[in-house]
Amino acid sequence: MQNSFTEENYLKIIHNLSGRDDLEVSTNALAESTATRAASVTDMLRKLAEKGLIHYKKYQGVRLTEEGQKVALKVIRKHRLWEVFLVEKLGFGWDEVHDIAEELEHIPSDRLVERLDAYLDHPQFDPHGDPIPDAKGNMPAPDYLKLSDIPLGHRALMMGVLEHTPAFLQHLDRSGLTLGCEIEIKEVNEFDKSAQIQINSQRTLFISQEVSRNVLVQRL
Amino acid sequence: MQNSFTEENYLKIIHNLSGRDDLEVSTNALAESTATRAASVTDMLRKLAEKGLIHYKKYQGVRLTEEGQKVALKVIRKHRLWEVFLVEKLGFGWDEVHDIAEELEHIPSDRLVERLDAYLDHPQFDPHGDPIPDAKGNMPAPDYLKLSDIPLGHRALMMGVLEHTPAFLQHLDRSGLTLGCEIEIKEVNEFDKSAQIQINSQRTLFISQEVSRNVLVQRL
DNA sequence: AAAAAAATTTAGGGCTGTCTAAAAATGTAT
DNA sequence: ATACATTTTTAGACAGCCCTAAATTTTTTT
Ligand SMILES: [Mn+2]
Ligand SMILES: [Mn+2]
Ligand SMILES: [Mn+2]
Ligand SMILES: [Mn+2]
Repeated sequence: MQNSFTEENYLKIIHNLSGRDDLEVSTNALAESTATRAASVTDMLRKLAEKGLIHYKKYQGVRLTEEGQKVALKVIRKHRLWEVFLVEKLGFGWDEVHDIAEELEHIPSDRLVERLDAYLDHPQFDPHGDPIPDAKGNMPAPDYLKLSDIPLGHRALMMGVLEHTPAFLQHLDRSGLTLGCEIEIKEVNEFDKSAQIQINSQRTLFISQEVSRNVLVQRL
Repeated sequence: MQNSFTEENYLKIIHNLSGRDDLEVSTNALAESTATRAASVTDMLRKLAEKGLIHYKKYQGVRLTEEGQKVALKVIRKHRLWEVFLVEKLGFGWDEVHDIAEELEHIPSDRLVERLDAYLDHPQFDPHGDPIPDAKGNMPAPDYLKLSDIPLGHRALMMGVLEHTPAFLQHLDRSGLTLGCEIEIKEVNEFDKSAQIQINSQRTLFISQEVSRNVLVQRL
């Protein structure tokens, strides 16, 4: 009674959409995220409920059960560990690894995951700054701020991103914004919230609000 | 028009069964290797023929087309590279890696394969001594002998195995028979072809014909 | 060259995961 | 409260890959 590739994807997506507060996830939201139609989602929800992986009442949205949560966190753990491997060991850019990890996350061996984790020195975060659940399914929930919420004149460390598209990540690369860099807000334009920032007390840079809302930081 | 997981497995198995001489492979042999029934094999053969990956005439057995050969060798390349990774980098035993590689071989990224190959320093052989095709699909066909064909008193280097089951590989481990070891035939019992051999000019060992027929060697 | 045996294909279905179209339930607005 | 809009579920179907049972073709034996 193994979970299929597709079932794992649904569970992972339900986890991501329900957020830290474990909100109900709607059929339409799942249809959007899985790139399928609402009718297909309903079929799958029935099956996942049957297997005890989600709480599902018709027309009421879904939440993961304890068991479903465990499966989702295992998939997320594998995804993020493989991303670390691809970047740290194989030299991929952080903009290239998501789609490959999307496949690798479904390779089933527990022994493989644990050895990979050890080989990578038990990393806490993936290349995008997302936390990696441990083998027991514990995942820290760091409370980062959006760069757009840092007040003028203050400094912060870049810790992650909200947007994971290659286009956005490549844009950050070209701007010199990488995980761990120190950012100081030098100027904010009121009418469009674009900003001038200084990176590592050196180069200064103009960024749009679109960028500053998708960069996660920790105040200094 | 990507090939499915299942299609790739059929192509790889057809390649392995047709051997160096590219012999025709029978429906029953495929049913056996894929652990399915002959009727299911026929369905798949029709589809693979449709896609131009095999030559198939009803009741005549199958052979790979040029295109099918290319796909099969890519899958074999990935399988064997992942096996090297699992043994060399993650510390798995050669008896543990086959099933995991059976999954990893279907991960599709070409860039991933080439980077993995480079990371492993372009290995020529997998942990079982099987040759790894290069990126263009060229695979050397080493002409090893079975240990059972080495005459009394002669020496040989262990280069590979014919049998890949965990049970057999673990038996070799317990016997101290590893790739690269030097073997001298000290004595052969006529009635059951069991033999006494000496490993690396040190320890001597009794082995059954079952073992000596499944160990590949190169004469010294 | 039949007849018998073995191998292979065809017929008819099942299960998974998807779809479109239609029906039902829920939410919103007057 | 009723009508309209939106969301969700049901109905019916299809492609991929598998199955058993029956028919057909090839191979082997007599
Ligand atoms: Mn990712
Ligand atoms: Mn990530
Ligand atoms: Mn193998
Ligand atoms: Mn191997």
